[in-house]
Amino acid sequence: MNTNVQKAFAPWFDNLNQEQLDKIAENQVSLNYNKGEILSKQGGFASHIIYLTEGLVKIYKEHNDKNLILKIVKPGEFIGLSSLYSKGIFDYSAASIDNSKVFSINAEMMQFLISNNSDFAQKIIAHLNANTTQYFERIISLTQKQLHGRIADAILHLSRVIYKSDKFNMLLTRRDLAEFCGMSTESAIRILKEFHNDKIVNIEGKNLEVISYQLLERLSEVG
Amino acid sequence: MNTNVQKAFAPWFDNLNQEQLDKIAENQVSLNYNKGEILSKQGGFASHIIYLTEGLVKIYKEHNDKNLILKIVKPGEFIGLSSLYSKGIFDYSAASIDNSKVFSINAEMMQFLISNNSDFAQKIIAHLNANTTQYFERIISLTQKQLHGRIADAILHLSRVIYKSDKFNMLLTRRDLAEFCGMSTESAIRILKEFHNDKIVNIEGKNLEVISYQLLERLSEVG
DNA sequence: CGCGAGCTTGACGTTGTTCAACTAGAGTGG
DNA sequence: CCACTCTAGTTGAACAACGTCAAGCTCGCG
Repeated sequence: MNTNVQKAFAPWFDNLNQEQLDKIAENQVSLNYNKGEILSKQGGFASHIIYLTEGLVKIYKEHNDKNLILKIVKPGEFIGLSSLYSKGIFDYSAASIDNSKVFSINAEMMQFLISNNSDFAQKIIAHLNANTTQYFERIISLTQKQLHGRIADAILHLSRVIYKSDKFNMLLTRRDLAEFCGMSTESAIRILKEFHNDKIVNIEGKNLEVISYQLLERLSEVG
Repeated sequence: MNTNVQKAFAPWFDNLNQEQLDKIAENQVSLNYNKGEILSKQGGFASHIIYLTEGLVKIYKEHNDKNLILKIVKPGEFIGLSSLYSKGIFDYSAASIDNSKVFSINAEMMQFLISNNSDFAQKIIAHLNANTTQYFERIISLTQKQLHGRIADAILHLSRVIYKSDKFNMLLTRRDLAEFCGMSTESAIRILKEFHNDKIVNIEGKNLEVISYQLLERLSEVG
């Protein structure tokens, strides 16, 4: 197993023995995706689990020509874990929103690790549960809040979870942002402009700077 | 371990050895809840995992005086699994919508089983993933469909997944149904009445009979 | 230079919520 | 036994929130 792989997986695989590490090395492929390229398609075979090491990926559901972005995946996270032990079909699509590097691991390999290494299994469960908690928050945001609250949630998430900075290039198009917030592109644009005019954030193209976290949080709360 | 417990858990625990079974018996309590009683409260300590053996339970998020029912749990399912390996706080509430019987199991006990029995761990992962897939469907229903589609989804779910019959007493109040569909009580009532008038379902109080699955599916698809 | 994709804006219509009022049944206490 | 109250269910009308449509704009790329 080469050092890159070892480094990337470190937090996940530091309890594996040599036999297990060797087995991974044999069942893993490293891939690059350009911005805009599709990693996996809703309905396709989920024969592999993807581990993101660089870049940014959106996971989205396609429904009647409209997409909803379920999650934005950053390096260090898996894509397709939720298809493990299921019917083996992806129930969402994944596309790169920045040049990305991934390791693609055989699904059976993951199952092998889970059944042979209980530490690993526990980490996977913890990871799945953290995801679920995140999805619950998103369900609330998307169903109980109005446009302003949803955009505020999205900006807070991008700033705190994804880019970890108050100033960032969000990479997402307005349409992506709209699909992340479950609204029309036009609405997303309008709210973004309002936030800019009200000096809650500073926006220039895709560059975004948060001016007042306090106001964003307030908007997030009142819905 | 008494036979009731053994029978109830059978599909989950059939791979456990005697030591493990004994340990469960020591760390498990059987409880009854009346219709309307609360099993666990959002924000409370998630020290126990609940296994439902009889009745029906709603899992819901409270947000600014409004509730959203995330899931309706039927016998044979766990409540609170998603709090395992997390910060130990329930991120949702659970309330009985019919007289219910449960086994309450220590969370550490579950972790013990997961780390000592890989079959069990794999079943848990499979269960969590099945849940996640279900949540994705719900996110789409709640965010991409209009009122009619959402009510249609709810009725189809109740009929096929929960009660497994075309004729059932849904137990849910109109308000519950509305909270399950993320809409106002008034809207739920109006759509229900429309469906009744259009002979898609037959409704008398809480008794519901599906007349045309075809129409319901059509409504579900067009949104 | 022209073309398409992303972005922006305003006008308009629809969907769904809110509010207010009214009904019926179930429980409670005088 | 009869007010009284509480909750669930129901209905209509007014209103607000959002999506849709149409038009125009800019910028990068072939």
